[in-house]
Amino acid sequence: MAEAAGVSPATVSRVLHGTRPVHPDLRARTLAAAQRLNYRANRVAQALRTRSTGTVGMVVPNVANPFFPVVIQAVEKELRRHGAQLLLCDSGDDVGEEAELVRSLLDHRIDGILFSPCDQLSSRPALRLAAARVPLVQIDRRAVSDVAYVGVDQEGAMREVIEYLIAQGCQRFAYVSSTSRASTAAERLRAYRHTVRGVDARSAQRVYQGSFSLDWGRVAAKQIVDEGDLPDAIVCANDSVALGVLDVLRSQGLRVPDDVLLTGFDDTELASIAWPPLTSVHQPLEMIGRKGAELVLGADGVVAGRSVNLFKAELKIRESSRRR
Amino acid sequence: MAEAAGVSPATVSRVLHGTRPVHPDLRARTLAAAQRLNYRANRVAQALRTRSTGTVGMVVPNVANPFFPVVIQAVEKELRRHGAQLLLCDSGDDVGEEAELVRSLLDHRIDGILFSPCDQLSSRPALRLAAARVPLVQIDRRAVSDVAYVGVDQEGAMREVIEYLIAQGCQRFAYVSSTSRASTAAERLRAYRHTVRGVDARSAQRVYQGSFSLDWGRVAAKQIVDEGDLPDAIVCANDSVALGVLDVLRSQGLRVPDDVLLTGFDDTELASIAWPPLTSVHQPLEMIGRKGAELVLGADGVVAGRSVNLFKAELKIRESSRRR
DNA sequence: ATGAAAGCGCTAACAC
DNA sequence: GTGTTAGCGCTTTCAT
Repeated sequence: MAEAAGVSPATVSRVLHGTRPVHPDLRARTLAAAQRLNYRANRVAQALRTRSTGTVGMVVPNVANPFFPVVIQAVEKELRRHGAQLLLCDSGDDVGEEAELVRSLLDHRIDGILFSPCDQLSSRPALRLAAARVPLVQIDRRAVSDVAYVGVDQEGAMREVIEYLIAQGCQRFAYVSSTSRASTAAERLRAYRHTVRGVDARSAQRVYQGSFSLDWGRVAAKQIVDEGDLPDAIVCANDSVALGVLDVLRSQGLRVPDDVLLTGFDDTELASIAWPPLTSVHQPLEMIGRKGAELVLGADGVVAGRSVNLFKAELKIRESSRRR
Repeated sequence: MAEAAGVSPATVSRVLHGTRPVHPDLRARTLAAAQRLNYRANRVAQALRTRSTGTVGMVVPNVANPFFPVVIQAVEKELRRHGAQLLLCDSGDDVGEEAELVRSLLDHRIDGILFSPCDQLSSRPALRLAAARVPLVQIDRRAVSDVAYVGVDQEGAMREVIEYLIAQGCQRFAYVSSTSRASTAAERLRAYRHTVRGVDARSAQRVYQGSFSLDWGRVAAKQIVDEGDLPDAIVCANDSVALGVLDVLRSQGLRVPDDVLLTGFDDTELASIAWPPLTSVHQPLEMIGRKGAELVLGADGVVAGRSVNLFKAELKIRESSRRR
């Protein structure tokens, strides 16, 4: 390429990057040659030299969780706006895999990492390792407090759910969640317990923990029904669980919201499609993704470290929790 | 690293890769040093030298379409099994963006591309460009016939849907789809027309094309209802559309399946959650993703070019299409 | 079996 | 302004 244009490789680089002024003639000659040869710089070589690959890694616990694709989409879009590519990894909610993935990403010399740690405790070593080497932003879930984070205020959102239900006249609650050690699960549970305690101490203990799945929702619902002590409202830690619960309630002849109110969390597409439509907590997913990408690239002038970006979640009230 | 072990860099490389026999002593010394220094090879430098980055690009039209996350997950898993990383790109169903993404991936010297072309015609140039440089596998959607493909037999699946509905006694149909120029949309439509023609020529023309969204399903359903000529079955090109249709039918006091049968396509989580549960076409997403990854890596010994891998889709019959 | 040396394709000093 | 040169961190001849 350099010789095709009859100039030095250095000049080619300068022309293509505008790093330094170049004589118009040489410039033109270079550009012409680039055009003619359909020249495209080898980013691998660039990366080796400049120590910047133009790639950002992202580690999420489960790509198939409808929550993440939207965030991923926003991340990828924002990264591309800055000329960066997304290296996506799914940890399968496994701390070991997760650590492995982080190491692999570091080997690839990614310019930064968006990390959604699957365990608020055990994910720490991997998180520390990565944060020590590249800009890192925790997204949705978090494991340490002195590294940038972006997500919604989980506790605030769950508190809002309960307060709304109380305002609807509910006094006795049950909470269906997962045993997941993700920060989000922990925060939602804490808020549930804390808020519910004010109106009924026993409800604060009525917690069913399994997994974030339809099936667990079904199992938990059966258990609740079998106990023969239906609460006024069943609060779920996410939409899948809530829909599993709904399925069983329906097949047991119990009506939502007539016999029991029901709420989910995340406001995935499932929530609006369900019948009756499910009251849920809507998160600004695009905003979360975009902000995460911005932070990790240091694009907004703020260094990623330390900053905490809490967005407001919005309680989306639908039929499943409307007293009639 | 080389000097830390007191050996030549060449030896280090040979030990770490087992490329050639190395004296046990040196081997041990090298390994010890690697351990001690926590040495991890720089993949960028490796890539520059070996011309293989250990990354594979994937271009999909819309990450948020619930169809893709599962495929992506399977792809990523299989890639990792082979030590490769996934560079994920969302074309947003835009041919221009798509071409840009492909160029960018090539710049990054990915080892292969998994490509879901958004337009069976206009996506060709980008596809050709990429296929000329790296192993390429078309996934789910396709644009050319002489490059590897993996997906389900769309026409066969849609034919099965119609034949099943005919067996249920349906004679008059309407088809709700998208104007998308994706191969999948085209193939499903063709199969609809072809199969339906046998029982009612007019139904073959009764096609409503908008977008693959809930909203379009709603709009189309209103149109169908307003025409005051309800068919026996409304066949939808995907689940979202079908659920939009369902929503409107319900609010208009029409009952599924009592007044009209309804089918979707893709069997996303939405289908089983809907009320009534939606009959849909289930695709082996994990298998598609896994096979795509295998092919693009040349992992199964088969070169990617030319081979066509059609999987069988399975008609999932649920309440929305059961005559009672 | 091992080391020296070249070189992957680029950019950044450094000279002119 | 421009070219020459060194070197990013590896792997791979090529000698030995």
